[in-house]
Amino acid sequence: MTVTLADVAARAQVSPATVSRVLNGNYPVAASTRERVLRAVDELDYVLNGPASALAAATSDLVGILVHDIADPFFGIMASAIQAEIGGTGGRAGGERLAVVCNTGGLPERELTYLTLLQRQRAAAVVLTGGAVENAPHAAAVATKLRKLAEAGTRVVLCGRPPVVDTPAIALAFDNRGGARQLTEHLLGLGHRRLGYIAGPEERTTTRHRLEGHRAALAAQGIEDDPRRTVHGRYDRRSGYEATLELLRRDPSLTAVVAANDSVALGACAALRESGLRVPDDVSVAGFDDLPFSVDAVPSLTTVRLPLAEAGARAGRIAMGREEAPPGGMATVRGELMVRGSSGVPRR
Amino acid sequence: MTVTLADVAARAQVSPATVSRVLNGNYPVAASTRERVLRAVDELDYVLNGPASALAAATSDLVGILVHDIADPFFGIMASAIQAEIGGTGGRAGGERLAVVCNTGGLPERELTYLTLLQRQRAAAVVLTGGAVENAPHAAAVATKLRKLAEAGTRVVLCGRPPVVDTPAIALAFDNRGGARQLTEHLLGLGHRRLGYIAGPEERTTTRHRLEGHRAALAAQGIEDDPRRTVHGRYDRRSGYEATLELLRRDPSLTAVVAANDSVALGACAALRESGLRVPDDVSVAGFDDLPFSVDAVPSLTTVRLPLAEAGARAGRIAMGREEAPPGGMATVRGELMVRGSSGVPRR
DNA sequence: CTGTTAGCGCTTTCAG
DNA sequence: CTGAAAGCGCTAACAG
Repeated sequence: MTVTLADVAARAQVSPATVSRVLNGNYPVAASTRERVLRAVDELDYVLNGPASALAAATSDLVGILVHDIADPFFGIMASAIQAEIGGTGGRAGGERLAVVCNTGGLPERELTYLTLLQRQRAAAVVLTGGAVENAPHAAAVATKLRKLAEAGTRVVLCGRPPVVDTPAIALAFDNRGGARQLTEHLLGLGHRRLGYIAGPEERTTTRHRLEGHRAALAAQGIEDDPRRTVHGRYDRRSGYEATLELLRRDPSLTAVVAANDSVALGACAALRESGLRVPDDVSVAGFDDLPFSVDAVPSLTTVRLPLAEAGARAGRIAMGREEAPPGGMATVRGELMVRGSSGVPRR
Repeated sequence: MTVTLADVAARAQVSPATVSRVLNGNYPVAASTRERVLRAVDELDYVLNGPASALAAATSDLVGILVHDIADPFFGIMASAIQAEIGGTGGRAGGERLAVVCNTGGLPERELTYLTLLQRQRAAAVVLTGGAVENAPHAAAVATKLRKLAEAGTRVVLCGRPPVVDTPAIALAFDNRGGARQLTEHLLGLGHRRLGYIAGPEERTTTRHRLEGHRAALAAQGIEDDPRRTVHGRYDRRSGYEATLELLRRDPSLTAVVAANDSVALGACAALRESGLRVPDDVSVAGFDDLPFSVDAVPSLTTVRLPLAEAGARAGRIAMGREEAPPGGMATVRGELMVRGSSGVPRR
């Protein structure tokens, strides 16, 4: 019924082994033979059987990409960049490798489940994007899983995620702490002294690092860290909206709001506007990530640009073994402060 | 070296077949036996070999999702919804199915390549999202490919894409024409008579349908369709920015700009603003899709909301055979006009 | 409810 | 440079 490699071999009058060799192009084959085989493939409209091939070769053309939420451009941009690099030449059987995108929702169990599923598929590589959940048992479970994947020959790369100790995983970590610190320093430099901070979910490395950077900047100025000026939420607009209302309730004299990311910052802007406050005249707002829409906000958002596409591309190349891993198995990717319209000197 | 199903069988003192049965849960097995097997799986830390399983069963747990650009929330939202539906219960070997997201960049060749790759993987289903390229040879090639996939047992679903004739593909098409017409009617109702239109790339169904809807509304009002009022571009912000400048150059007296989608509309707003024109006081702007950021723009965008997540979820369910296909193998998904701040009565 | 028996379609030594 | 042969690890009849 379905055409197999043996059919192609018969038609081209060669052995199955030879067909396999021309298809994989990883072995010398006479040009004339190759041509004959290729013609047979064409005439028969043959399509290689991926699972069979993966079984025999003990590795597949699949690359797993774990993201918290693919609908969020933060992850979409990285996924897109990774995907662009893993395709193309190289790889077995005709080049292209397929990206398996897994939405974990940031949930530990789902992360582990997907990792197991990818292990089951004998994925050629796995790239984990975004911050990690900070929870000892889970972190240990992930580390164990990554180790097993690596043992089975799967390359493991972390993109925008801190290194995992005792693991062969290559890490490209974002300098969230440094970026956040710079951002808050910018606001302090403008003269702000009463700043609210909308943090991401607790128990997440990204959340913690950004918050630490913010506090470090405050501390350097000798500003006391009032816990009432920090609110935790999710990494979305809605959360920013609600958190801002709460911060305003706690202290109506705030002159700046620093958000966990750009989406949150947009929510903050909306809440301020609806509270009758102007941005930045009454209250300055700052985001993080510099997603594409941030420059279009009115006023445009002051934020920290993270080179998501570049980092993703690099992660993809490393995952494919097309770029050397950084020394020590880890590299820090810095952000860049983007000063724009949403931040200004405090009123009075 | 690696643990196989046979090892588990030996340890649990049952046959390999029995182990397979408890793992797939698709066959009656005595509770005590199942427990013994599960314990062995656990003790041995066994992970099923996906390729081997797919080879033997002649079907895999992979579901392909073709998108133009995963970094674009329009596709990210659909992909996310599809993915949420294909996971979970059902499926062979423990439930979860994996989403293989393929970025086609809207390029015909890549679309075909990915379809072949998915065919190679014996994907359980394939969902094609977004508009199709209108090009006879390519359309025919895609139709042929879809037919072959279906013959091989792969379920094919189109989400936000018009039906493909002579194909078993189930289609969930967006009513782009109707939505665009409503949108332009809204503007005409406000009194606008000189409207510019920024269309998407040529040779795309989405582009054509939206443009047709726009023109139908114009025609119904007896407004002549001046070709100089239409500019083609890409579906991104940059394109909207440039196209708006061009439209303004051609006719500085425009009172409204209708954009191919929200991103383009945002670019249009930026161009107008920089040209010293206020939105909507001087020029009204309208988008399409109602992506999450659109409500946050200032002014918020008048647009047509497409139920992307709902459509994606439905497509995912149909792809999994968990929801009946619509009668005739196709359904039209309507958009909803969202009148917001970016549209108003024309000046004077 | 469980075991036996064939493969699924390909890759890869090992010879030649 | 090419062929022969031995599996890769699992599933699915078919018996029992």
